[in-house]
Amino acid sequence: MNTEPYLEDFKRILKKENLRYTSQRVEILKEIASSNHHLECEDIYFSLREKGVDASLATIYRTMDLLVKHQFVRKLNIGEGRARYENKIDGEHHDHLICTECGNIIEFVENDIEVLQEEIGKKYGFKLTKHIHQLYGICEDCQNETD
Amino acid sequence: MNTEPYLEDFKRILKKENLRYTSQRVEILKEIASSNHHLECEDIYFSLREKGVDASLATIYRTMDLLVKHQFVRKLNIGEGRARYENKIDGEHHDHLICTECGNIIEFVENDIEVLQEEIGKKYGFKLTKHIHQLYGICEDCQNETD
DNA sequence: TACGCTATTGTTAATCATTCTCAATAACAG
DNA sequence: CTGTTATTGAGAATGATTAACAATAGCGTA
Repeated sequence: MNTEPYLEDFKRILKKENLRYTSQRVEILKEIASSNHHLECEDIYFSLREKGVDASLATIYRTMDLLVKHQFVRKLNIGEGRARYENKIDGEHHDHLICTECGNIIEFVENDIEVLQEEIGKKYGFKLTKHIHQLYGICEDCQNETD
Repeated sequence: MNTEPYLEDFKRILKKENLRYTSQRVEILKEIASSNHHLECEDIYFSLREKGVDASLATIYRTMDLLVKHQFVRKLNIGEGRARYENKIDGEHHDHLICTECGNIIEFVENDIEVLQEEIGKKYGFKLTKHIHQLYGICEDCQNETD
């Protein structure tokens, strides 16, 4: 995936807000942009480290906040542990189906639900900004593992 | 609200699992059952305290786990702070619409969404156990407060 | 290109909800 | 009433995330 355009966007946004285009921020965005997984800050920390890029965990947390704020990533609070972040740069909006046995995450798209959500917002006079929609259950594989 | 029947259920379940029907557990369930709010463990802790009932925070956390497990309450992870719990004893299933400005929580019921969720579960071969569906936005009042 | 201002970083400590440990206590079966 | 064992309370521990702050590095300007 060509991350150049996103880096350009990022640069422009940072400049507009009088923030700096640092090497750490660039590396973190590249790491996110080139992944299709649901990454934790620690994942990013160690991935970068393996590539010889040093960025502290604190910086990664700080940068993720920035990227969430500017819509480059979406923060997922799945389960209890660490937060996960997903690349929001391309691809259509989706929600998540999570297996509570094996932890596998499936992304689903259901436009009808999106429409209904909008209607609910309208009904109660809300200007919707985001939503969390996670279905939890046991996946086919785990159901079959009757041990 | 008459909490007796729920206490009886609770007692039966505890006995079945070789657990004990303690005064703390009873008081905590009564507190939850007689409230229609979304309570944090701390809320329960202080409410009981005001009534002269002592139960430690640790016990409340432990009891909430038990009540979640046996379907007396639903645990809501709204926002970042403490978990909230709602009485699941009576009333129909609903999800939540949350104002990110004032923190107000509105409960909504949308059966069409429930149906679509089931279909998604079926489509991916999941046996669904629970879901989290939270819409975030700005409520009418907060939109009008243009200061 | 060098300079100076100030945002950013890394390190470390702090926070804060929640869980764990463990000795003392209380439920409950017999 | 007694013995067994689940439960409790107090406080320590955990673990993710954030804050504080001195050192550093972007970046606009001369």
